[in-house]
Amino acid sequence: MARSNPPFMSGVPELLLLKLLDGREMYGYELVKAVRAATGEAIALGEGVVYPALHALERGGALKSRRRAVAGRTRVYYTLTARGRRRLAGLADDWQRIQGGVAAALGEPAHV
Amino acid sequence: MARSNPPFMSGVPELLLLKLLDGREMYGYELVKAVRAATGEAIALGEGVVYPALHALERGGALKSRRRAVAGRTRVYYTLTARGRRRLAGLADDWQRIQGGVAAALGEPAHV
DNA sequence: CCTCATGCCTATAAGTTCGAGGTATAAGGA
DNA sequence: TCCTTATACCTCGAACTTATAGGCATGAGG
Repeated sequence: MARSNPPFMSGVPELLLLKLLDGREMYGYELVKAVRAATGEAIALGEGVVYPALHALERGGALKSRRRAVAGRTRVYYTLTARGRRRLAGLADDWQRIQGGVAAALGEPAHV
Repeated sequence: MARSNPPFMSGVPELLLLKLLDGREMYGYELVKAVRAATGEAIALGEGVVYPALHALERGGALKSRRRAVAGRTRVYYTLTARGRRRLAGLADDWQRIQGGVAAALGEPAHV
């Protein structure tokens, strides 16, 4: 089961998380819902995707975190680092390139 | 090192190959160059991607092949089956959904 | 009291892309 | 003649990342 390479999702979680965190500081559980909202319900990432991704991003130096206790609960807030912003810019470029390429290919009518 | 999950490429080879073959019968080596051309040089698939993908697609019943000798060389031509057309339609839908979601997320300005 | 929402986390599976490498023929230039 | 390039097919192993399912704990609401 564990469908692993769902079409077109590689790199997307990382891009979305970086993009959202570029706007403001957020915590994991919040990001799960923010992704849904920001993509117009088109993309939903489970917690099992978001948390590991955040950890990997932090390990890679793209994010830094701080724990904050709010209303009796502990939240881990993440912010973009300078490296994270560069990473975001690079990924966004990659996305534009791939997206443009696919659009060009799909645009050409079939059955010619 | 075989960078394996390059951002945003999962599912793309399959989509592109199906789309190109929806237009006309083609062979592997030809598809390698057709992908470059159709995507405006934005996406280049190596033979090590194209051939296995074609084989998998044929195993899955999306393509059927026939060998043809042309100019002293043997070419394996592929055509879409009805199942392949359905597969293409489904993948194209997935692509539109993901693409739309990412566009929505990227569209919202950062640093708000 | 029980359920749901919040909030964090891990482990395992899955499988796909990529680069490198291998074979063979034909054509063209030096 | 020899050598390089283009054509044309193929396989293999590594790397990487997502997804599902599960587990833990607290607070609020019915």
